[in-house]
Amino acid sequence: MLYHDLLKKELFNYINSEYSKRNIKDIPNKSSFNIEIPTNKKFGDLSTNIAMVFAKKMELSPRDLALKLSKHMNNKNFIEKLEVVGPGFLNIFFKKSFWQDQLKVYFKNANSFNYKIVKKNICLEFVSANPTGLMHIGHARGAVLGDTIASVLQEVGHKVTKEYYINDAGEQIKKLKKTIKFHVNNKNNKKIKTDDELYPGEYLEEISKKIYKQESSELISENNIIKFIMNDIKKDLLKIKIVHDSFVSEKECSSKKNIDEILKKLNQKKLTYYGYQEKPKSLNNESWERKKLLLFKSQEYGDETDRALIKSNGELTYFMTDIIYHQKKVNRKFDILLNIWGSDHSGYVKRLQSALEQLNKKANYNFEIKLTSLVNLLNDKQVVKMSKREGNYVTLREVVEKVGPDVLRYMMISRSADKKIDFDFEIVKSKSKDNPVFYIQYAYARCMSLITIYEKTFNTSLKNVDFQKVNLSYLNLNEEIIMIIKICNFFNVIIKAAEFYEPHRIANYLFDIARDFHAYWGLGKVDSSKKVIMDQNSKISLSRIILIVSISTIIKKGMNILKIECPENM
RNA sequence: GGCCCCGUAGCUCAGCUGGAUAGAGCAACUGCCUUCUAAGCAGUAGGUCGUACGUUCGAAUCGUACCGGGGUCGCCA
Repeated sequence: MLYHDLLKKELFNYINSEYSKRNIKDIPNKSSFNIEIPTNKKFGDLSTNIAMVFAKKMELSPRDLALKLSKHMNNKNFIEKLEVVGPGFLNIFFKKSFWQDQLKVYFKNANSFNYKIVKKNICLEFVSANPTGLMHIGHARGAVLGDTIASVLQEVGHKVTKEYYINDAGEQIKKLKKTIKFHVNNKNNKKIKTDDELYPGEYLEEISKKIYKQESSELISENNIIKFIMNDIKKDLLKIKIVHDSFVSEKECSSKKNIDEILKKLNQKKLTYYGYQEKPKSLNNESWERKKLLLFKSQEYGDETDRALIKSNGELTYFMTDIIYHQKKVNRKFDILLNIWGSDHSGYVKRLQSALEQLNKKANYNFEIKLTSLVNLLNDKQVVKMSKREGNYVTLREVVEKVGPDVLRYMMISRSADKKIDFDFEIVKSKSKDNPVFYIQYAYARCMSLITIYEKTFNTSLKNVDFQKVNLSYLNLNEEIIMIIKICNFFNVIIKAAEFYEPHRIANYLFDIARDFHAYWGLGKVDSSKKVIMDQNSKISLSRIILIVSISTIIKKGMNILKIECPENM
């Protein structure tokens, strides 16, 4: 067992038995205490706050409980030393042989770690960019984040359906069609006036030419236009390694049958009424008219106002089609519905969640929405101004061509979703520590180089070595032990990243392990007895190269989850 | 104005969901290439964690209020 599970089990069992000895009715919670890797070495190899968490219930002082735990653990043969410090920390120092063994345990688990989680069936909806043009850099964030979350969730064993909801209905599609028609009719390339009635930009102009070549102008169908654009979107997504499992069309989703079904349900539960809305604040009093609409009583569930379900012209609102779509998801028996949305939709979260909640009061599923902040493109330290209105936004396509998929992917997930990202072309293109992707890849390439040199020097192949049988007692430098501790913590990082939908934890972890590795490498520059490969000592070299192999597998696996390449030499 | 998010070193960000002396990377200064990839390493310096109360053994982390920045408030999507 890797140390985290081992310690948790050992310590927790003790608490459990003490609870029953003392007839404490509460059931202690295993996840309420931590096992940490302290930054300060004097606090031990590992440290736990367990005593401070459970002492109160046991009517002990934290220090007393820590002392009891310390006594309990002290007879374990892998313990070097235990210390109770401060308010009640239990600091644990292990024998080096324990860590050497742990490295072997890592190798046993490396390809088949049991994450011990309850497997869920998850529908992860992301991107869902409107098919009215190419994706821009802002879409890239949600796209990469969603895709990487899917990857992490799959790694720990969940079943994930990656879904794209195509908004192929409503006003914007009418506008799209109008725009295409306009271009087709004005094929002699006159200067185009930017008109609120039409979408700007060259892209749609080109699309219309392509469509025109294939069919006569009367035959341009909505479906065809959308197919064209969706094709381009899919191509762009593929370039950053994103492939959805499922595409759901808004138009198909809002069939008459589905509409009637939802309306019936909504009415049965008395969630709707015909009424009027206040004039929206964002509109000036120009052309607004008070009209009777079918409304959802979202005010009762914390919304500012009731929301329209059916427009005055009889068409469905986006809200209504979204209810239908999400209700279908519920019916498809997913355990978790997870959506990745841009933060500009934050005001919409409550509405949709309460609608679904009211429709499925006893249902057994979670509906979660993860919001992502904006992305600023920086050029010469200046924010590149983008305006969709004028059609001068930077497309995802252009960015990928400039920086490649790896850097783009890393940048988009390396920080938490609720912080805005400044995407600086200068830094992103640099090949130095400025750019964490290169730094991590470089660590991997150096590992691979060491492995090659090792095999040459000792004229052997590591494939023929049984790591479980190697004597690893030469791994006793502090730097080596620290790396082993971190290596054995890798799976916990993945579990947390999956639990909180936060792949940036993996990115940061990889950077951290790469830094430790580069530092380790640097030791050999100063002190040749700390080189990984020492021609005259095959035993030390073998121990060390196995550590290097473990690091390389970690980086490889981590980068695989993030879908970032790891070249063997650079 | 209402709601949501953010505020940690000069800059960009971590901080393992309440723990010990708050950590990295840039940028600045100092060293290290006849020696496993210098796309690198080692070191120095840099902080009232926006402010103020509160919750408790203990707060960057939780709560409230305020300040500053961003987003959003349609029968658009």
